[in-house]
Amino acid sequence: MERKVRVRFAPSPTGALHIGGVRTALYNYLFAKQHNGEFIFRIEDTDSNRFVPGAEEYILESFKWLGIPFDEGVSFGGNYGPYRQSERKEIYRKYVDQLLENGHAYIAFDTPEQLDAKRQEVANFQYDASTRNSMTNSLTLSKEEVENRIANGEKYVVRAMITPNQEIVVHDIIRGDVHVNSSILDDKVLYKSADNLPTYHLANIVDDHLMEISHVIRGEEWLPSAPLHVLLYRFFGWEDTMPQFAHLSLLLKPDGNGKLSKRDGDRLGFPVFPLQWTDPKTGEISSGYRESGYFPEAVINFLALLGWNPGNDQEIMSMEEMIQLFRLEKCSRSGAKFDYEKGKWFNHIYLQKRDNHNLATRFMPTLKEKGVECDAEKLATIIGLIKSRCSFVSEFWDQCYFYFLAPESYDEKAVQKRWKEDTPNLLNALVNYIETLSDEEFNSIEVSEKMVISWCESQGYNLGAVMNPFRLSVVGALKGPHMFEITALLGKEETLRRVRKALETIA
RNA sequence: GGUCCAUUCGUCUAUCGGUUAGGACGCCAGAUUUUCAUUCUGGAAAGAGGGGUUCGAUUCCCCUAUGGACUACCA
Repeated sequence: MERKVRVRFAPSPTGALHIGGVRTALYNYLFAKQHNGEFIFRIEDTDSNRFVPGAEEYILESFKWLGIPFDEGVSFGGNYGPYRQSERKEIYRKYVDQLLENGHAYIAFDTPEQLDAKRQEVANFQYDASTRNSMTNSLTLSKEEVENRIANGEKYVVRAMITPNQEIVVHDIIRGDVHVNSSILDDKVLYKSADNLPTYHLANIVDDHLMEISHVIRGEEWLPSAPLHVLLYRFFGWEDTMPQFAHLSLLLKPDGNGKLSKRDGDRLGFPVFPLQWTDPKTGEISSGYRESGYFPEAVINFLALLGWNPGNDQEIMSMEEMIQLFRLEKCSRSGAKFDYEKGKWFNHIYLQKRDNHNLATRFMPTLKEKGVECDAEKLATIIGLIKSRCSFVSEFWDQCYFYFLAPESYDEKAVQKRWKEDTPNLLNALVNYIETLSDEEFNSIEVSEKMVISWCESQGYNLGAVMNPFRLSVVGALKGPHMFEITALLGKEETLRRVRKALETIA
């Protein structure tokens, strides 16, 4: 019988959501939806010291923007709650006691200071079968002594008791079987004295079991501790329902080596967070994809292909398509360098797909800022003419300002190149000809283009000698869409005004 | 140091023993265009090294090298 697919994304609320975390969540989501499963949002806040206010809300808002909905979890509800680990204290205590009772864990009194000292003293010290008998714990102390110490309020941790020299196999969907000898594992702390909370390892296994998680899809950084997790399932007797593991390769720095960090974004000038984030402690602001003008679907598409591909050449995919095509087996085993340039390209593609009216709405604030009035319909038309040359809405203004503002100056190099001795004569002739056109003729792109060009030919004028200075006069530079796509929208009066002004200014 | 994971164009990647090693981003060139872009066409660009296995290895195995992750009372 196939088990119901239930996967989770379980971040720690220690700050903004890293883009690598977004990818992990995305893969979980794609996998869940493909299998008609459930996607659960759990908060792993068992480290009270690292808690950052606002982080949870930030993460939630990020997924909302990205268009990745959860079925269950913190703020979504569900039958397996609470979904915040800090609210599950009692649950963990019970399972820790179970481990203690059946001898898979023991109590240790060694303080962090003592352990530090030990590590100074012994190179590569590891708390394990080879050393636990020389430490202060329930294995070396008498039962009474242990009870006394606890009664006296002495702090203690609970450690897993790892039997050495056992072969542990982690079945990984992406990597195959990973074999590890248990001797290299240490007696990991499962329950902390500092805040009376379990560590990640314990909480993770208990929650995944209780929440009936079927697949654990997480970052590669967890692979080394996966053998411990397998052992814990065994200790609890839950091996038959143990989730299947899939460890995802990491997102790497674009240049050099190492995994992608927030610093790389600052250094190279690109966001590593979905949304802008303000560190509540330092007030430091980190840019976000949303604020940088990215479309969520572009970010998703880009991220999806960093470490996965459908096995063919298809690159542009909707969420629906990705849900159909996604395969954990097709995830790459090696890390992917973060190629920001390609991210821009994805945004370019999705910008082209966007409806012009939608883009107009996004562009309106910029227009207001520039003090320009324009109705939405006309703006959408203009955007339709210029968007092919843009990757971001923020690039619109530079490509279309001349539809609203007459040039104040003229590109010098262009003047030098295109403004010849007889240019004033040609432009004056053009002005005179345009005067003879009706508004109706002029405002039609096709008609005005046809008429002006044939006029040029009939006069024996070189087209370039007329059109280039014409453009220079109207735009202020040699750039922009087709000339008549500009002038038709500007209208005859404004066009002529600009040409006359150029004639005065340049000549 | 130890353990584990990885290694195809600059980058993301395809290839499930036999291919002129394919695509995309970026780059370069040409075409189109009255301009700049867009677009189109073309180009340069890769199997880390060494051993095996095999009629034949990018593909399977081993070693080396390189890179990465982990090695906390953090996740």
